[in-house]
Amino acid sequence: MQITSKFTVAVHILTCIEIFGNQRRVTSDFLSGSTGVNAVIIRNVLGKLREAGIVETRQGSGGANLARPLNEITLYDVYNAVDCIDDEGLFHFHENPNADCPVGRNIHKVMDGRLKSAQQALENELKSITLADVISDTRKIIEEE
Amino acid sequence: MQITSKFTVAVHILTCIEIFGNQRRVTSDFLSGSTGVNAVIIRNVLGKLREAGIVETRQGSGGANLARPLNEITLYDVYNAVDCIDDEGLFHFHENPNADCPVGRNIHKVMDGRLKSAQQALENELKSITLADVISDTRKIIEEE
DNA sequence: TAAAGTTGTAACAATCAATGTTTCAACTTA
DNA sequence: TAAGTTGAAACATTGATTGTTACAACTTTA
Repeated sequence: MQITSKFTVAVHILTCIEIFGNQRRVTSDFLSGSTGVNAVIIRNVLGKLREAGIVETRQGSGGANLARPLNEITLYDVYNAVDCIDDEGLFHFHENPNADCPVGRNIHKVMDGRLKSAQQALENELKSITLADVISDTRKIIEEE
Repeated sequence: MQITSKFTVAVHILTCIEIFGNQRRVTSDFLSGSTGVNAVIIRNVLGKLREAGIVETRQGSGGANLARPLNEITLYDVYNAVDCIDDEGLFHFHENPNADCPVGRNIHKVMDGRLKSAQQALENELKSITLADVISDTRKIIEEE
């Protein structure tokens, strides 16, 4: 199993908006070209980012821009915006443990907190990284090319 | 997306083996009853745990037992044994970023390390928890019932 | 006002992973 | 030899992911 590529696509999109936004209109078609991902998927991802207050888009005239400063957008914000993980949590628990068994009726009590801790460790790491970090590295690499 | 329930099933199985192993033979049929999961799936999971050196099983006579001490089996060992995450890693990267675009040809360099860090944060948390912890809690709860 | 380009969204298709099911050979013990 | 079990293959079902087609609504410009 893997976390949906909408996450890396979203980071790619946001990087493009920052890097190219001052030179050209960044449309879903342009982003489709840069990511290699279907333009409709791009528009879906942009829609999620817009709902989360991360980007602004313009119907008709086209193009997207960031809605807040780079250092105020964490990878967790992006991960959250594109619904990488559903409400059930990162770990899929088997759904019918047997309540007649001492282990079956208690396994949730024993495991739920620990599974949540593990998920939070992942998410805390994502919270510690901002788009400013990602784009600063990107600019450095591009300049060195 | 969610991590396969084979992980929580495996923890459930191992808990049953420890809790019931001294009173009765713990067969795939018994484990199917306790977990609510198909006995063939149980046998698949037991097979993975056996390959990883976590349990021993007996063909013919039936039953499974732990192959090493509880405090030497971490949740990470279990997670790893049942192949929760494939070789590509936890995050699915979009597969065709455009090498003709400065962002497209560098996005992997910028993101791969950070994605790996996030995955490792999750895995480190799982490494910090052993089956001894899980089963100690389980026994406590059962006694209090 | 008409044309061109774009977003937003719905509906559907294709592919793949997760889980369940059936079946049976090989094995162990009684 | 009979009964119960594991190991494993083959297949079915379901749901999620990604891609595709289509089109109404919108904005800008000519």
